[in-house]
Amino acid sequence: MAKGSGLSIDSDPIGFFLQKPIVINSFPEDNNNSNYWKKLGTMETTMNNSSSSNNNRRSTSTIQFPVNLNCTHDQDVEVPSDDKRRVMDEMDFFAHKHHDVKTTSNNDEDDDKKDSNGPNRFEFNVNTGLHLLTANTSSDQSMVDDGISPNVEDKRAKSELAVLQAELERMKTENHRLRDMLNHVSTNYNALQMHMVTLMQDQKAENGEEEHEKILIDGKEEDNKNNHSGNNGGLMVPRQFMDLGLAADATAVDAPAETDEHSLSSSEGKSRDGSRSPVNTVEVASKKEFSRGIGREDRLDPSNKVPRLDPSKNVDTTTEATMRKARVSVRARSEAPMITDGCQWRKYGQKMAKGNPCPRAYYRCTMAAGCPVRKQVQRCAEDRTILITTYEGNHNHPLPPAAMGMASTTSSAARMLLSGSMSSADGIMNPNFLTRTLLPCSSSMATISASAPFPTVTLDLTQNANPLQFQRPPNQFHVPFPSQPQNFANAQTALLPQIFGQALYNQSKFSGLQMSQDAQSATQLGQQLPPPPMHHQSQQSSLAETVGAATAAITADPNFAAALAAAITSIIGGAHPNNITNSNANTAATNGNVSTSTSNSNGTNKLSNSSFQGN
DNA sequence: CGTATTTGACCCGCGC
DNA sequence: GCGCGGGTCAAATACG
Repeated sequence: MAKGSGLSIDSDPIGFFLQKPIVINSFPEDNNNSNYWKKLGTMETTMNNSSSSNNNRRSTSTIQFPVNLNCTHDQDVEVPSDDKRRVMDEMDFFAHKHHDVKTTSNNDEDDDKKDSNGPNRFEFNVNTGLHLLTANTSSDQSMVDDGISPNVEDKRAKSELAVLQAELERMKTENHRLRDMLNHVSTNYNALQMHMVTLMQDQKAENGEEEHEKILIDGKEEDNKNNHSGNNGGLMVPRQFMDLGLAADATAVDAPAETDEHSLSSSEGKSRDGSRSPVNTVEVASKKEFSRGIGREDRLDPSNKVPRLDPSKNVDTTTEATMRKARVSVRARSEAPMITDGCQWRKYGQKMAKGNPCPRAYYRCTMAAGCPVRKQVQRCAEDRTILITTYEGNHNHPLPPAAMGMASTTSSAARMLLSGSMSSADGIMNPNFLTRTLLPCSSSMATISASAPFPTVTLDLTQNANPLQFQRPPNQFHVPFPSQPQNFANAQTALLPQIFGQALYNQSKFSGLQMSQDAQSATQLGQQLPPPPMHHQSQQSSLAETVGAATAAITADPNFAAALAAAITSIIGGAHPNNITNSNANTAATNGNVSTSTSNSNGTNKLSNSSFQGN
């Protein structure tokens, strides 16, 4: 951890930095940013109960914030050695750069002295912290002899400690508050999405009767046959299928394992009729694969021959038929074998796919027994730095906030896909429309595949035109976290879903509400999501603010923070955020990195890495 | 020793 | 009917 942190480990004569997780303070200018960091780190810790190796790796790469709030009053009290270490870390947390900001009240002169004293400020601070901590204890100071005058430094360090500890207390409170806020936002988000689905269903009930019946005619025989159910004779006889709905939405409530197994089976296999429109493909695929799935289920577990329908679920059958085939593919640059999206996955297979020398790995969600969600991970044949992750299915269990982002993304994308296909007269989505409205910031970020076996939304996070500049040039990742590529992947796929999810969600709303509604609606949607403040949010916060918090966490540069916030807000609000530039990102990198500010040329890497790696 | 991963076998749908 | 390719299973293996 300390290794490569850029912190001056050499100045740590007793090796404390090597014994405790180091605190990385990337926000020399904004205390609230540190709060966000801490908050996110805590959230990660809370959620990271994964036992999978991947998540274990993620865990090891988690930015830890060993804030020792118990040390608040200890600067004048003898403290155990462990507490000393924590204090050391805390000192380190704010030592770099931050120093002259944090301790301006009593340190201007000291800073001048230090600047003229040979050792760089950082090293000086580190040593000072060590020295003073030892001095503050009742034990003698001999264990660390850095040649600094104990009296002056002692006083100064006490002041520093007082400031820092007060700040830590405040951060703790803020952390709790933000965490609660995040949970609240997540809950509201899910509720809103469910509401949106309901609206879409109502809309389609009015407009889609013909299509609906057509699909029923096409698929009802086999569907009914395979459902082993007499309950699905009507339009409102949904099944717990493998749609891409929200993880925690209501469709999962009554999803027992058997149902989920069915659902997953229904999504297996493929339709090779790529020439057909998505809707038609769905029809065919639904029938065939549903049949196949049932067959496999029956073979594997005869007990599954129970009705797979939940009459209580008032989901449009057409929607189900489409969404259960929908897939969301995420393209992201990552050197890690798999992106971390907050869920726990277990690999259950690997195959060589035709036309790609890279094997395709198959994972299933293991966060809950019987969760039908699958994902495929495969490197792009053309550019093996690109990792293509394809999600399908609907979680049947609550998800941690970390996983909510991706789930929301896939859900929203799938629903958007559905909405587009459903509202299209000819059943063929207009990619231009979708990409334009889905992510107005970049037409290259989201594409709809009409030729794929399944309706697929592809979110391309690899494009240079990416408004958030998440592309990661290799070898520019100097933040000293272990498993850097993994971190990058984690961050990249953790942060973006929050953004995309909201954007897609809004888009879904647009589609569900029919785009005939004037642009004012879209504007209002955007206005529902106030620009993410960089400091204290109101309780009216939305996901945009969550993103804003993340934004704040990833950069200390106020300019970049503002720009990024504006961009995110624009994305959510449907505006055109073109104000995010690479230079901004780099600015953030330069200003935000504790240790490698001069060498780090890409802020987005560190940005995504450090801020959301835990997600 | 329990859990996760690997990997060959198998199933299924599709095209010829 | 056969072969191909995608997808999954499950025994074997690796790992902590």
